[in-house]
Amino acid sequence: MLEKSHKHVTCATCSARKNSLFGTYGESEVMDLNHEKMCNYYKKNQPLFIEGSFPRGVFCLNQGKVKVFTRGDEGKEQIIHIAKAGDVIGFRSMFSGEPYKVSASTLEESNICFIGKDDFLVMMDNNPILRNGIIKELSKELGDRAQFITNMAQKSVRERLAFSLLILADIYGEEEINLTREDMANFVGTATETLIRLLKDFKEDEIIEIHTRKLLIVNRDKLLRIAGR
Amino acid sequence: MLEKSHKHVTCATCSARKNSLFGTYGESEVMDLNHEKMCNYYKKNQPLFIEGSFPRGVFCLNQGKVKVFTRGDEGKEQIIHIAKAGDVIGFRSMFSGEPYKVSASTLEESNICFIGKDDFLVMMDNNPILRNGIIKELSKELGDRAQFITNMAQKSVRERLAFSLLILADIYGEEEINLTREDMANFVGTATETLIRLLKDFKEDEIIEIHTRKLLIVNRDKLLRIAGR
DNA sequence: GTTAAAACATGACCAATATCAGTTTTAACT
DNA sequence: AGTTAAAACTGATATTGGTCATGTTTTAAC
Repeated sequence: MLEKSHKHVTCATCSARKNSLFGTYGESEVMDLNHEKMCNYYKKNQPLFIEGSFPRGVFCLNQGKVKVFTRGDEGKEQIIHIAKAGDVIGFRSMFSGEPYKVSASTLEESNICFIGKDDFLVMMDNNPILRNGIIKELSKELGDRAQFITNMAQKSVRERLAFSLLILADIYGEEEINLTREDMANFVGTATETLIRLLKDFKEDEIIEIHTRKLLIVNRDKLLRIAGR
Repeated sequence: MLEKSHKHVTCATCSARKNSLFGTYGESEVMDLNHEKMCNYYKKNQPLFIEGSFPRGVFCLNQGKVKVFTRGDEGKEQIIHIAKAGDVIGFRSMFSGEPYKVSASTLEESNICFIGKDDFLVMMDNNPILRNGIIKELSKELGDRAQFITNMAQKSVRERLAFSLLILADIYGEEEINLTREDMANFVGTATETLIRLLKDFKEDEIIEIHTRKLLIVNRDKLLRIAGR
């Protein structure tokens, strides 16, 4: 269970900060950042922002996981990205001037800080390192999404699942992968039933272990082979 | 036929510049830009850069069209984007520090200018408007690609074709859409044969006119309805 | 602890679309 | 202009993966 008060989260001691956009911050910058941010506890399945609305700031994950997704015509979610501790999300549409093209909500209970739009933009103006970090981040994601598109267009569901599991393993690190079958299907881009059947196959092939909701990869090499490059 | 010499292309008179990243440039900035750029004539199907290599600068399209694509495991192209006059391409991986994740080559004969990496980065450092324009551009594309992914995952080929034709109509403007069936299929994300059959359907439904290679949209509303939101 | 609601799982079926194997048309090159 | 290669097109067939229907297990709420 997470600490429900936000009072204990300070940027100076935030372990997620090290590998975040603010990882290079010096002492005084961290103090400023800490002063500007507001931290909140979110329970599972709480929205951070919703497609179509306008951004008021950015979110910085101290702890927890967040799915970033769009909804297709029939309301089905397509998960574009899963953010973990240290990730900063929601800045894209702040720059493009458009409303959010994606929604975001927590996948588990999380501590998430919020930095107001104006504060964030001022920080960006004054800090070339932050600015370049953001440009780099945007560029990197753009490249990832080109591959995502190609995978969707050309790989089979089985291949995409293998690919997705490898990505999820990175995101979950030491922890077991913990997603509902529906969320996983919406990440892979398939029907829930198909996903379940394929997971069963992978389990029988001793590629993964399934512990009810949680999932462990036991043969990464096989997954790599199935996923293709 | 295009003018084959690059000598006649200068940034000051470049009509494509107005709605490019350099659209807001003042007189002296345009002179600098003109001094730094090198213009070249490309014939059809000439590569600008290739996936896996490292960027040496950016390309600015004076005239022509360029496809930006990745190759899947079996070498099949997936077209991610089609650039037109005024578009600047190839800057993504310059910022991310990674090799190109995509390739680019001309779809028709084109005049394309090149600006070296160092020159471009200096320009960015000195020009907040250019910088913000780039950040905006990266952000906008990131949003577009989220939708692209969702379309791939959830729309039928027929719906995606309708969607793609609307995008192509924007890119080609007054001109007729002029792509090989294979390129169009690689943009929609389907087999060439399937694309051909669907084009035939659309033609019979009087949604498009086909003039051998070239293609004209005659009922935009129907396309909108098929494409979904 | 009980109960209701999600989430998970499985089977049967079928539609969409890929693949393969051609033929015809168009464009490019000498 | 004639030749050749590439592109466009067509038909037959195979198959992936989505949908629907239904049952079971797990989780969450009271």
